[in-house]
Amino acid sequence: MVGNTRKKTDLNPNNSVDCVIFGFDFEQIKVLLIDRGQNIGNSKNLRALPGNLIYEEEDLDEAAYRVLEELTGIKDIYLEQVGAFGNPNRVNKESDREWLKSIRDEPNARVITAAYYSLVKIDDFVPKAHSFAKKAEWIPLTEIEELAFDHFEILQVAKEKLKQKIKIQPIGFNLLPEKFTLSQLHKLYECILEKPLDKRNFRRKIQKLNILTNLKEKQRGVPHKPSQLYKFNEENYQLLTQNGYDNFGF
Amino acid sequence: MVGNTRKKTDLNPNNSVDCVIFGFDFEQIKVLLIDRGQNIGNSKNLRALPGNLIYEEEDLDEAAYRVLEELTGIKDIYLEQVGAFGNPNRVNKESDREWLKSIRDEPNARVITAAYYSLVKIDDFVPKAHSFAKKAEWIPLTEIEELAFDHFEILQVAKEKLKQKIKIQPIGFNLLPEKFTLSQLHKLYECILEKPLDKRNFRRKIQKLNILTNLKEKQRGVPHKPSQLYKFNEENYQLLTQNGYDNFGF
DNA sequence: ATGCCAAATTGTCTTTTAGACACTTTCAAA
DNA sequence: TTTGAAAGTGTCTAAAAGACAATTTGGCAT
Repeated sequence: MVGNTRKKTDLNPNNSVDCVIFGFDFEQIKVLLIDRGQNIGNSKNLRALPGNLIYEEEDLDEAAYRVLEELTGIKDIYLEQVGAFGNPNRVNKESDREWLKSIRDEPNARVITAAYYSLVKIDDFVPKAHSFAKKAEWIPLTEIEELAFDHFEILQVAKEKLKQKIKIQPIGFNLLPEKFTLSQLHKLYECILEKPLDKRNFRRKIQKLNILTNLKEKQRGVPHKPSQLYKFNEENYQLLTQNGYDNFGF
Repeated sequence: MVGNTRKKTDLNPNNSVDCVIFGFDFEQIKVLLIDRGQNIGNSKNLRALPGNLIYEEEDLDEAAYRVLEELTGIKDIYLEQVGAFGNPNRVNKESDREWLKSIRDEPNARVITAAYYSLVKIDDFVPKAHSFAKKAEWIPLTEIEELAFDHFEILQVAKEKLKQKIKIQPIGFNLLPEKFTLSQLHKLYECILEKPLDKRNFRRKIQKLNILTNLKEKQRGVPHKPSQLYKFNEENYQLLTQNGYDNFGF
């Protein structure tokens, strides 16, 4: 072995994982970002996706779960790979270089990252600061305009992948609580697909799929007609898809 | 910089690209594989995807184009990323370890690979041996059962991505010559989607899309009714999709 | 008790698309 | 001229998508 003296339990200074964590507050899609708490010089304090180096002996998926838990406390969530990002210039902002100097042993190493996106029930997770993430916050997707490194680009790709994925698999339920209303589901699809959907047509289609269980239970305490509550019916979903059905799009 | 003395023009021993190159011979889908020409001990001589380490200062997409050209002579082709593959056990076959010893400076380094798939016009490319690829051959997709490293897994994912992609973008034309017949296009869709498609329904839909130009020219020398030749109409495709149309599925 | 507000809920008609299905045409070669 | 082999073509039915508006129900304010 030439020039590489890493042990299996060492960090791999050249490879990281970064996660786009999507949440939904019944109004809009939000993304969990970390605040690096920089107050150095006049470089911007850009937010970043949670992410970190992987270990020398660690599968990428494992690393994604681990890093997420370390940085945000989130575990047992839906994760999907977005892809590999390795532009050699992905670290070209002054603020990024400064920050790496403060947290990495080899701040100048060229890093290739495997990006993931995940869908979480926003209420299951109250952002807490962990490790080098001084703060973790839910930021509305529509308000994000600039991020550290190439994270904004990763976010765009993740968003697009989510949009495509939801057309062939009903993964949106991962963003909703156990019990939800049809209006909430409707709004969720509108937010992800970024276009308005006719209420009646949406309801007709989703009900026809037969993947929702009506809980015979109503919303309480709302100042208007209370809505029926539903839950996702995993068994019926399996039945539906075992013959190749994959049209969940709108 | 600690523990990393690589220059910018060095190879990055920890990151590679691998390419699944699909071709179509009007009968079936084929994949371009390289033969490592191993005759060592009794380890199997498994074929591999073309791939190699990337340079320290090189974008992943660039690296994919470069490696492909170096190993196979192919350039200017359609490339799409499949994802990052980094199972620490991806090199666990004896034959793979032996081979790496013969071509790499750091044969034991843990390597994470960015996989790509590409679509090429099979006749534009006559396989030649380049570099460490002793032979390069087109192998029918259906006959591939085992590959070096984790390349079989990569192939499966690539195949699935292609299947999904062709439903929302007519990338299949990259697999056909400039001039082609509707029957050839029909067969291509059947091969990629792995299911039979009704001839009349297929023709009706593809013609309605209006992305084919009838060349007013017929096949010659075939022992049966000669077919009309068509070419892909890029301009009409742009017009069609600029309003968000993405239903190219069957 | 009454009225009001806000969101939930529901159905029909039209257009488009998907799916099933079989015979005729055209060329080359025997 | 016959034959083989693939090209080419149309109709009917069923399902899905898309457009569209009135009624219901609870909480809350008066």
